[in-house]
Amino acid sequence: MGTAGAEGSGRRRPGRPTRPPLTEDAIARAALQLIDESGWAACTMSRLAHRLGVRAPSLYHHVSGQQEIVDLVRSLVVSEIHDPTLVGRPWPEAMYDFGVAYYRAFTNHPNVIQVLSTTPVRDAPTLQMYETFLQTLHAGGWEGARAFEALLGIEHLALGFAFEWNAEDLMLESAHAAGLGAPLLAEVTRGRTNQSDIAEASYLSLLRRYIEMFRVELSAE
Amino acid sequence: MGTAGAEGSGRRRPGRPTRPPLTEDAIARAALQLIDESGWAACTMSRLAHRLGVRAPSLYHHVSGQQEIVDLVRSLVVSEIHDPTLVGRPWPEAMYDFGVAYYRAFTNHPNVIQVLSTTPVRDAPTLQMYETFLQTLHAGGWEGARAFEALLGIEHLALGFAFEWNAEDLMLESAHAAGLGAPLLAEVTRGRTNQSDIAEASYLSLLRRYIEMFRVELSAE
DNA sequence: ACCTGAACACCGTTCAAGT
DNA sequence: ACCTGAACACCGTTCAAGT
Repeated sequence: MGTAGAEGSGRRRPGRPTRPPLTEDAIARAALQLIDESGWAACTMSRLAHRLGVRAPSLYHHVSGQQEIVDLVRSLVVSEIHDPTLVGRPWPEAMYDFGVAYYRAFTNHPNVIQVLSTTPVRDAPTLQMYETFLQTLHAGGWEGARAFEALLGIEHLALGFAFEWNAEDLMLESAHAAGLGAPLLAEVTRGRTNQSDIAEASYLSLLRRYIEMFRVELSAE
Repeated sequence: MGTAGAEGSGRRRPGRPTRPPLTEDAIARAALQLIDESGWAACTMSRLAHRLGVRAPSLYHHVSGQQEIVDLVRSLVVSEIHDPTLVGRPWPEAMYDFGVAYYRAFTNHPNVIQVLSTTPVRDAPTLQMYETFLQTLHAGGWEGARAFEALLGIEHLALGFAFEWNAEDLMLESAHAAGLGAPLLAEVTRGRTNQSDIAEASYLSLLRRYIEMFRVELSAE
């Protein structure tokens, strides 16, 4: 897998271990990894720097600040979604595949949802992904504003259910603590083990209906 | 009305103006107001205290910390949604009304979405609202886990579109900045004025289809 | 060119002290 | 009982030094 150990230096050097060079990309990957492991709140500049074998101020030689780190992380996640070959395929098919890829990327990285879903999009790769999606729908005869609306709808659905996919511990204790006051809620949350499967099934089903809804509307015009 | 000063203080008292007493409820309302005006990031303990005519540490005599303030704000917003008369009404109707009320509450307070959607539910009023919803579906013949899933789905949809309802400025500049690289995106974001209406129409339409989907599934069993 | 310690203005929270 | 200043451990960010 990673290039970390392989890169032409199998032999151990004397002296302190050389740390991998600090680059924008290395920072982005470390940030995503840190968020994946410990959540967004744990991704502070100093902790991120420490993980890279460096002090916090050093990061500012490679990125402009925390905001840019968010942009870089978004680009990284989007790279797992973006598929330029979408253009030219039938739009319902393309829309479904996009929706699934989007959902999968965020179930792979559930902890980034908190940051990315509440932060403006500013990075080129994400804007490019949007453009590709709009091109696909444009080729399918969609009007611009409507296509954009469909895009945002899919994003919200995917993010919501991907969040839920992982949200197991969000309200379980409180529901139990609520005890007598909310017996149905307490019972339901007690036995919830594989909500991941349910969330995924719900999402995929809803996505199909969402697409179907647009197909009907489009053909009615 | 009545005599010169109802509540005994129509007359101006000498000395510094008496500030309203500091209570849990006053703190909660001030916090919601502050978030509505300036966003969650602006709702720091010291700014909140300042608005209440007091210093930050004073707040800790009435609330346990920022986490409890979030709980109180959630309870406040939920009080605009919760309708105990839901139980006993036909579930599709009740579900639709719940979905609309939920959406409206968060378009009324778009800035709280960022906090509330990424924070565990711990307050009794919200748990009670969930319980009422589950009771309604239970009376309609729903199985517990499925009902919970439907509830979460509606929440995600409503939150997503309510966020979008207000997200006007989220990616507009960047889309323009993207310029030549993303012409379709740039064009679409240029003319978007009343996205509120579009978002609401999309949401309501999707909500209806969501309910219809469950009705079909339920009657097929 | 790039890393660093020290500094700055801010957080949330605690606590002994005042009244 | 309730408000306060001072303090603590943390933020993100800047910058003059160092090499």
